[in-house]
Amino acid sequence: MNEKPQAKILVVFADTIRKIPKGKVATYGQIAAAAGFPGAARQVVRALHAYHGLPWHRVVGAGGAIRVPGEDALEQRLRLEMEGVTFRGLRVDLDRHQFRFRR
DNA sequence: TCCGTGACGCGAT
DNA sequence: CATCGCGCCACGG
Repeated sequence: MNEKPQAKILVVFADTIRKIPKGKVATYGQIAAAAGFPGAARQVVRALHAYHGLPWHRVVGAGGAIRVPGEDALEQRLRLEMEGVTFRGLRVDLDRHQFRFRR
C-alpha cells in the first residue's frame, strides 16, 4: 500500500492553504507557487477536494474571482464577507485582502 | 489505454 | 471588460 508521490504534493498544498489567515485570501496559482510548484494551480483544487477542514473559501481565482461552481459561490462570498473581506464587483479586492506568503 | 473534464492562468482579440 | 484559445495535468469512465 505505497503512497502515490502526488499525495505528498497535496499535503504541502494543504499546509500552505492552512496558513491563510482569517480576513485574507490567496489565489490558486499563488498557493501553488508558494508551495514550491509554480503552475500547479489545478493541483491546488485537488488538495481542496482531498482534505477536510481547510479554509477553502479563502482560495480564489486570479484577480480575486470566485471560481467555485453553483450555489457554493454564494456561500464562499458570504463566508468571506463574514470575515471582513470586501469585494469590487464580483471579485475580491485583492489590494486589500490578498495574503502575502513569507519567504 | 485513450479521452473528456475541471474550484486554473495568461496572453491575445 | 468579456471571451477565446491554449498549456497544464491528475482523475475517472
